Amino acid sequence: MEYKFGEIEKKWQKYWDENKTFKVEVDHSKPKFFILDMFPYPSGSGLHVGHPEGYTATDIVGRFKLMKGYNVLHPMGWDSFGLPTENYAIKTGIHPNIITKKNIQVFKRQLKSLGFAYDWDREISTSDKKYYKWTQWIFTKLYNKGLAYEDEIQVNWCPELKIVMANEEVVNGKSELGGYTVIRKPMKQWMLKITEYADRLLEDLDELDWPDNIKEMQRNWIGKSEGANVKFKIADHNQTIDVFTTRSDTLFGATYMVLAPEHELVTKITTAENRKKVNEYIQKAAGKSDLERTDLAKEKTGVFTGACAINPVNNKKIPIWVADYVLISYGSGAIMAVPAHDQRDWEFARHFDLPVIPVLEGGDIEKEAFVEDGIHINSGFLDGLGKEDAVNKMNSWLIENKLGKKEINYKLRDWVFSRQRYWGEPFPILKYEDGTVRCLDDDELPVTLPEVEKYEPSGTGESPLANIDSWLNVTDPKTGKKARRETNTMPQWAGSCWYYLRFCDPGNDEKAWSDEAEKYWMPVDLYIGGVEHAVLHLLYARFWHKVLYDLGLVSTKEPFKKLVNQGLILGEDGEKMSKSRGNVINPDHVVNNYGADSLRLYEMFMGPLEKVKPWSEKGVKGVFNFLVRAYKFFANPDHLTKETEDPETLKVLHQTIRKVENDIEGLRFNTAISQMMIFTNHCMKAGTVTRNTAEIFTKLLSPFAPHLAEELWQIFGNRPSIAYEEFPVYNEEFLKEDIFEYPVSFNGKLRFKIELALSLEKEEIEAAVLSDERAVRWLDGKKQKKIIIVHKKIINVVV
RNA sequence: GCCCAGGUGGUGGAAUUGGUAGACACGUUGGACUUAAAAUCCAAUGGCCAUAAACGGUCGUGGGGGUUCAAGUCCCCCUCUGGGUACCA
Repeated sequence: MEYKFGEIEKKWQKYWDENKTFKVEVDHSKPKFFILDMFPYPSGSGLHVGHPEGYTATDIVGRFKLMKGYNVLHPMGWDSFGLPTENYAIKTGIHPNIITKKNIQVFKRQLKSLGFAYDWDREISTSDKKYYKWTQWIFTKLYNKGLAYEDEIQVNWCPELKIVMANEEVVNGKSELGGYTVIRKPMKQWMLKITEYADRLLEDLDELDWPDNIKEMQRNWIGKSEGANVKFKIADHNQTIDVFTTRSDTLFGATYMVLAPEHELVTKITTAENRKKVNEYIQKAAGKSDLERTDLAKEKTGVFTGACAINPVNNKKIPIWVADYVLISYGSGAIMAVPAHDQRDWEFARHFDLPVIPVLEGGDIEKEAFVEDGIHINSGFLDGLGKEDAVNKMNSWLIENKLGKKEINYKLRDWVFSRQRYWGEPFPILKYEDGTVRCLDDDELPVTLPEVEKYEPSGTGESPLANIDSWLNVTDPKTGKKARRETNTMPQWAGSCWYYLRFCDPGNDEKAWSDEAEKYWMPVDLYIGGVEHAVLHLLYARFWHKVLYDLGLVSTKEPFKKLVNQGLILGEDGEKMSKSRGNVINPDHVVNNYGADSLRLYEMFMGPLEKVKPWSEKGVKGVFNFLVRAYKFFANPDHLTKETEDPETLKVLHQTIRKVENDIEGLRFNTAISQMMIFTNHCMKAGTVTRNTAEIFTKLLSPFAPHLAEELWQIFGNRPSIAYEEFPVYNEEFLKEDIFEYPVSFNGKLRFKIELALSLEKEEIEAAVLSDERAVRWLDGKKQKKIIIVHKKIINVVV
């Protein structure tokens, strides 16, 4: 009766494959459940044990929902465009397509070896032209809606990778991938107007069943702030400077102004004697990496322009400075500085000896800026007011005097949507010689990637596509004009922005998805993935989804109803798994030694799904032992000879049904497994159980360890697949208890336990407890003040 | 700096609304089986004190205070760890 997991697992994987056990179609007679994993990037190193954590969780929920009568959509695919593949292609000269196909093969074999209940007929790959045709199609929708535009912008140029990166891909002045230095350089880029959706992306977060911290991160990223736009006249010029401020109430305390070095007015207003200094400063700022510019600890720098502005509230002249602590990309790129009540301005004023005028009472402005609420002083018509009232009054005053208006600003910026790379979706864009642009029509899609010899970027900043004349230069059949194709490609986020929609209807050649499939399957009921995508992927996908919603192409405002982030799995040494540390665990190794069911079970048993937790091979052995014991016990007919089940076993069984069901619903897989262990231990002690008991237990186990469950199910003489069986229902009858062992404590300290009938009245319990000889001892002649009796919980005697 | 999460035995972790802290598992120790080992099975296993043994006592959920009959759980202060973020006006 050996547990031959290797044979068992291969046998059932083959069975599921051949019988298409998990094939799924739209079926209006059943409620649907759409479960989604963040699909993997098929890297060259294959799966690591972090991947199956989320996948196992979704698989358990999927199999459970199936047994609960749902029509479950649980697909898998590949986020297969991406930089590492292209870099590998550059190094080896092998076509990224070939590399990708190979990597996918490895990933697929590995995933299949884990027994996930995917409908493999729905497999998609973002680098497949059948898929990216529709990514391009969505781009045309964005373009035609006016949400895509080209702009000459300061971009993050990485000389090493020869690519432009979005701000969010640059970490501390280095590229997120590879850690190369990034500098700023102006370049024409495709942009998506995600800012137009900022408010809705913010508001609709409220209705999502997402972890609060993720919602908070998105809120912070969008960074909505309400304030006022104030116009400052420039002395001896007829121009004005607009500033954005959330603290218009401190206007009387504005003692200078600051423009970002890139601000267009800087060169216009700088006086002759300051020109040299200012130009030098601008040059220096441009040469600085983001790392240097955003280093909070550094001393503030800046130069005086020689020009002055007029503070509109008191007509005082205040100097205008240039400093790189003001960012051109936020607000208007200019600020009014209130050093008494803003720490950054305070530091700057201190350094350059500029006046600091307090306009709110409180704090000690000799030491630091006072940023809290207080009563206004030195503020004319605001004197005596608190912050909120003063802001309102000032804003009304500004509007009345046509000196400003209310304004809302966002940290969120438009999305830089082009990459100078080969391995991405080409844009469906033609550029004519006269500089005009045409976005292709549906019937002209897809624009496929041409074959190239070399994958290196052109070096001028353009992608390798710029070198392929035959692809690049075309005569547009629709207009007859000569045209050049757009040589940029889309970023990796593009494909993953809508893959969940394609999963609803992956084989559709006519449309990206049918209305019927979309209406039936959407939204995604449960989305599990890593927290690293908390902001970008999830925000971009929500943005696209809202655009599609506005176009009537999808029926839900939000794509992902419930989101859960699985925690990282660390190496045995408690460090992040990495090749360099040599602590990477390959799932193949675990499958070979202990089997897929053990791997699945262990990943779930380690601890709460959301938590970061270290790997332990000993732990794998622990759950492996459990499976061996379960197999040896239940597969042996000698143990299933009981005719009528013991009440005690029935009780544990039904407790187990209840706990496993509740825990799966709550994604608490670790405690569900421990309950199944308790049950198995109980059965082994009992010696024999009924076949019915064994079958019920096997069904409970089946979402977790599906291969073993199928095997047992067959051994019991049933027809496969157990995946189609109904999930057991617990019966309250068997859970009833009539006696309870009450812990009795004196002044909150547990002293002894006493078995009492649950039917007893409080007075009877009290009498029983007090007459117990142990109680007499603990009372020690003293009189009890009162007795607290909590039904089925505890008895506490207060002495 | 700010925001978020967290700190429970030797280890991973349990503890549903405040109600028996340490479920389950790993590890360790002892025993059975074996020529022996592995595997398996059985038993013990938070610290300290006490005891021939049993019954026990006492401390204990990062630290300190508080609320409560009762606190891992609620409140206040401190501390440490992990993650995120970066001059956003």
